[in-house]
Amino acid sequence: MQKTLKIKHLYDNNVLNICLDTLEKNKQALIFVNTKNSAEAEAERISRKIRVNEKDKKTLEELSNKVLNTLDKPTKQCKRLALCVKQGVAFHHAGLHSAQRELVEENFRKGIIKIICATPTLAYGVNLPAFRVVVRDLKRFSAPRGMSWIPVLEYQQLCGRAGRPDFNDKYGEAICISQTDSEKEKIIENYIEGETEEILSKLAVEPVLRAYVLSLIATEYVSTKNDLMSFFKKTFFAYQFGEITKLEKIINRILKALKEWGFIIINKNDLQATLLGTRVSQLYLDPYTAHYLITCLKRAKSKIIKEFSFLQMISYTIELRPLLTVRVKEYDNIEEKIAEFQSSLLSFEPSMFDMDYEEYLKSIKTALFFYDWINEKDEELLLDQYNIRPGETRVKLELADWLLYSSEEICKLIKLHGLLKEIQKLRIRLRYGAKEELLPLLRLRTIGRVRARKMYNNKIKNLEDVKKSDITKLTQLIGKQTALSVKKQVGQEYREEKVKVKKGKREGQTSLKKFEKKKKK
DNA sequence: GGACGGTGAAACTTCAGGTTGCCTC
DNA sequence: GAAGTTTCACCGTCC
Repeated sequence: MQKTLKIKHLYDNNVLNICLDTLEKNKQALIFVNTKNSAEAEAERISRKIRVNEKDKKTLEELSNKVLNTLDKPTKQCKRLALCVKQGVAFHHAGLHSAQRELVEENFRKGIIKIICATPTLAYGVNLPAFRVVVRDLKRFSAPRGMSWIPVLEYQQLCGRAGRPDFNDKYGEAICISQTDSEKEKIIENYIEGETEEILSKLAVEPVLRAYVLSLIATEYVSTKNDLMSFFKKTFFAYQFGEITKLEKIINRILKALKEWGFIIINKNDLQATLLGTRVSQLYLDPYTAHYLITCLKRAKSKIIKEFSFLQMISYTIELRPLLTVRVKEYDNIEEKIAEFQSSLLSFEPSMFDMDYEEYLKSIKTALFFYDWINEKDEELLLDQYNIRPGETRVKLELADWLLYSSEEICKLIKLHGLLKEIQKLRIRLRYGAKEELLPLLRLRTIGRVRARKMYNNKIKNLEDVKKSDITKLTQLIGKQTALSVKKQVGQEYREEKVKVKKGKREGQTSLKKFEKKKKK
């Protein structure tokens, strides 16, 4: 149902006007925008114009401090979010640290945070309704075509967040922002009165189809080519695809590749997965990626293996895309790095004129990011140098771990046991973001990169040192409970009451004041 | 005269999200 | 294609 609302035109920014109107009504709003940067910038703009009422001030200030200090050292992003939260506004996207994301969601539900500017994450992952939903951007950048309209289905998903029945909202309001009159007409026609588009089968993407074919064979769900074809004929994909002969051609091409890569054996009409093929399928790897990893790992013999070898190897897979982008300024630096690591790189360098060269440079940069992470560079530096936010770091690290685990499993099957130790070490270092020297300490429960580093710098470098160390000193470094637990793990039990706690200086938390100066009027 | 800060226009960058594996306790 | 960020010249203020 369309409706006319009267909203005071206080500023040139309509989103801001709507927000102020919403607050006047004592309600909450979600603003959907198309990029992470926009979410942050819009939240900042709104927060500058909001007056917080006295009774919320203290709560918001406390919350703001919590947000600021979720990481060891606040990044630019933390500071930005903290400043917004102080005014009851927040931004929300996948780059946020999970703890901060939870804080934002929880406090919006409680009604403490009034406005959230978000990317579509919020509409999909979590159930966080609001009285008003403002869809600021209905266009989004997509690779080859530039800006294009988002699907109607997505628009409905966004607007579906409007209205909180549990808060006795009898209705919700969803508002789209248009720049021009013609855009307004288009929005009404396409989205408000338009129909949702057809749902497309995901099988249509070749890597998915490839993985699917292998898994059907590996699980012995099909054992002949005829089985395979009759299976696909029954799928939604085939129904959409229409022509069966064309589909058959694609599947034949996939079978041929799988055979060449040693993942299946084709005997006349019979299909059977090899041991390697079965494992690849279990690991959920795209067979193409698996083949690429095998080729790289086999080359390892003739190379000088370093951490960077494996990091670059996994960075050049489809699974890790999108990779970090290389700026014009960085070209020289990245090419220097290629030269520096030349004798260690496991993947083939494409020619400079190859379409893939750009992607190759990106893989080097992504590998450098991982490399900095395992050398204990903090989130702030990663954000500055690689433009990668804490939340995104986590996603990339998880993917990297999965690919390295898969490489490990492949090494076992193709008898490259010599590489296992290096990969396993690397996985631990990636998980913690720590240098090799901390590995012995990281084996202890409740010890991560921060505590391990503290201990190491105080000459407690391995389990033997932990045994020898004085419990009082250890307590001062990592706290009483942790110290006791660590001692217990190396076989020394202490009675809790016997441990003295010296009152040392607690490391101060960062305050917002310093950053507030920067805040514009 | 120089350090500093604010301002605004031009130049330059960048562009949503997230599922899979297996546990060492 | 467009929003956001960075950069840089310019100007005023203060010491």
